[in-house]
Amino acid sequence: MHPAESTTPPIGRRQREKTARRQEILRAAGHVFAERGYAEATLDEIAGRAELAKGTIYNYFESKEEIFDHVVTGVLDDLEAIAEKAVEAGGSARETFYRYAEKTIEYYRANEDVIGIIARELMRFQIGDARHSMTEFHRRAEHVGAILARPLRRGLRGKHSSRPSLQDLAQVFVSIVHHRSVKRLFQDTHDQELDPHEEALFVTTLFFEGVHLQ
Amino acid sequence: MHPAESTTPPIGRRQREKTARRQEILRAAGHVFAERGYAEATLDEIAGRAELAKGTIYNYFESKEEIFDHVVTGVLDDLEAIAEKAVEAGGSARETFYRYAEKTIEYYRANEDVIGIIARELMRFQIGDARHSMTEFHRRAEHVGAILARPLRRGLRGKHSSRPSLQDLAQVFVSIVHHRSVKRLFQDTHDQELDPHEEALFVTTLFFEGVHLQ
Amino acid sequence: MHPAESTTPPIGRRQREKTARRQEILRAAGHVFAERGYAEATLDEIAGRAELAKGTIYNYFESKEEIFDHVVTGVLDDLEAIAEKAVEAGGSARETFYRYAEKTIEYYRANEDVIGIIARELMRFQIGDARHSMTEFHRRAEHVGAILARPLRRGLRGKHSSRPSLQDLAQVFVSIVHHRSVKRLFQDTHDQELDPHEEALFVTTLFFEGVHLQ
Amino acid sequence: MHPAESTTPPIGRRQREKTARRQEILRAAGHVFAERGYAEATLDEIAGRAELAKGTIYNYFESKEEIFDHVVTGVLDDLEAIAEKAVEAGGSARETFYRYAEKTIEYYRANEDVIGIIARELMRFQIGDARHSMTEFHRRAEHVGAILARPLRRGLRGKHSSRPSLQDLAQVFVSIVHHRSVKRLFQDTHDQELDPHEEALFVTTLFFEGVHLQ
DNA sequence: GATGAATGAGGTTTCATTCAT
DNA sequence: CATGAATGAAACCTCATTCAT
Repeated sequence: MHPAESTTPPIGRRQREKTARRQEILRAAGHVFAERGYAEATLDEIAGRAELAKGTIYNYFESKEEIFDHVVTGVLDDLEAIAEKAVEAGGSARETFYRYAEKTIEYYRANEDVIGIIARELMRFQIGDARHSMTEFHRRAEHVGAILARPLRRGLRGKHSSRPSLQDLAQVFVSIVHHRSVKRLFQDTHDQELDPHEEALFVTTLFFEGVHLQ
Repeated sequence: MHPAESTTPPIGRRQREKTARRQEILRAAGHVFAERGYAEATLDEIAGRAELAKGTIYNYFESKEEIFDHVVTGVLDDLEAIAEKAVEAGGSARETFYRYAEKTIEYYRANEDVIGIIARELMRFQIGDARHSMTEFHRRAEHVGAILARPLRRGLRGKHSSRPSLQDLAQVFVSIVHHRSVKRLFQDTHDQELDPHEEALFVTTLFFEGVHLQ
Repeated sequence: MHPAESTTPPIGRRQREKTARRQEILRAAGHVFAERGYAEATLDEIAGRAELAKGTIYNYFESKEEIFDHVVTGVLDDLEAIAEKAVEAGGSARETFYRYAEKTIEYYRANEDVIGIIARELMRFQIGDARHSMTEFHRRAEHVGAILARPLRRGLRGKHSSRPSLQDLAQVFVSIVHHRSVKRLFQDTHDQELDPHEEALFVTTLFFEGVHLQ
Repeated sequence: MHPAESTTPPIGRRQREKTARRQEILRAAGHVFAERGYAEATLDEIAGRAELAKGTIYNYFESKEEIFDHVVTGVLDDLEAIAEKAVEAGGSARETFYRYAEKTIEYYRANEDVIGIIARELMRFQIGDARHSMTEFHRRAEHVGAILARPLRRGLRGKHSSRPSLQDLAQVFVSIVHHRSVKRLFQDTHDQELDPHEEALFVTTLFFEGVHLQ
């Protein structure tokens, strides 16, 4: 065995441990941000939940804000990935949208705490005068809209003019899914809620057929 | 000049001035909350914008939180009133929803700064552990949904089961209007946007007819 | 009737009204200082209890501190007067001390709230670095001691050297009376307490005879 | 130097340093409270005297009030301990009381600044409406009285009825010692004062024999 | 003289960030 | 790298005092 190896472990391990620690911190931060909100969240509590000393966190992140950004970015990445996958799976626009809706609803339910951050915090976050993350969030939402606009383009006909654009249309769908998913977070009883399949069916049907008044 | 007037000001002048000052503070606070967010907003800046000393504000409100509550409540009251009026004006559900959408969009555009608070802050606000205002906001949103559900009830037929309820359906409409209105706040160019009439027509058509894929 | 009199009332009335208002303020302040302590007492509460506007108080006193001084001075004047009267009434030192004790105890009981100020506040009061009122209080306490020392001088014999002085001795007596009187303020039950006569007898006997151990 | 010592400090060093720092803060706070009084004392000054940043103090104590409580409790503990020791040493009641007086007087002289707090502040302290510390102080004073009542019980005969109780009697003694000790704090010249032995003799003689008028 | 709104200095407390060990 | 004590800027809020009406 190379002596150097015993004192300097393979590059990979250091890196792996570092990454694991970062994930641990982000996980803890996700909980606390969701519970307290960005402003009320303290590094003390995050450190406590991550079972680390407060100072240690600064070996992995530059600031509270960077941690928040990473947490949020993680969620946005996931959501974007869900959209991408739904589109790549092919099928009609309606099938694609259904798939997107179902997977997104499931993701929201499986990650309630972190989603709470999106619902409550993100739309607000800004440092100083810059609409910093707000803009970032908007860019991401637009991106998801753009992804979902692709299948629409193929299927859509007729009267819908170019304004609002197909992307706008897709974004409305995204916002409906978001609305329906976040709604439950603030209801006392989750009893009566639909399961992801029914819920996805509902929003897809509504989006493609409207409310069908006589 | 009537001498009596100089020494004995008209009854209620004190009261009127007090009210005016309160409004002035709320107006200033609205700006600052919208710009900075609740947590980053400082009483110093609110006082500065209201051209008052910091202490003076405490002659009119008990705390920063109370100011925030008043600002938000004012907006929510307005929005509820718009829904009520749209329903009271009668006509078909579709006409009612169009009216609601148009008026709401106009209100959002006329009150961009205060609306920013609703968009960014309200969904986040919590005191201690309680989801305080969040719940209050939810209650209000549900109320608007309930108001708009009334005309739906008359016109709706057929396949829509009782779940999701008509109120849920109406709330989806509210959320779409909200989404479309808030979206512009985070776009650099407002050039391409529709006017309130077109926008209201778009959302109403979408809601009642769907996207009309072949 | 002299016209001047109707617009300019007799000097005395203005003066009398002014004095009455001052007394009213001092009375209200006495309550509040006793209840809250000097630091916690607010002019708002004093004004409220005096049924005056806060600003009005400044027509009668220069500052919160001046009000406090007047309240305290009033009590100290009373206590000094009781000592003076007890001495002037003549009789043996023991008789004089008994009279002083009885009257003082009665005064304490009749003016519990204001006495509370003496008990709690006075020994503490100071502005900035100066031991301001503390010194004043001390001067006053010494004065009462001096007054009571006079009858002692006549009756005392023998072993008591000039140090501690007779005045010191008298002050011990004053402090015992004070101690016994203030003690009740912090006891839940006033049931078992002696009446002023018995109490005065107790402290006088103790002071002149000691505890009489075998 | 032992290398181990430089990298692994002896177990408990952290703890010892923490305790030392707390003591340092309490010492500084004692000075400031004694000089300024509770209300006028500022954390800025306490921090300054402790040569710490203001925020650091909050790593050791929760609030200004907690600091105050600790300072006061320390003194009261000491005073109680003196009484206990004096009683435990045995001997006649008079001997016990003499010992208690002498030790207490010495303690007062050695701790003038902290004692100033007792003299000025404690009798006043209250939080909100509750007579908080006042009651605590009273309880403590009664406890000292109870301790000193024990030797009295053995030695006392005759005319002293059960009211006032022996404990009341002992408390009078405590109050005399207190009075005599505090008195000097407000005198300009300490020249003429008795030394602890003489002073203790004086108060003990006075308490047990009275002033011996003919 | 009476009023009460306005003022602003100053107090306690929090907490992100730094840094010596 | 980990630790957690130290830092200090900044926040909210209070209240004695002033002053225009």
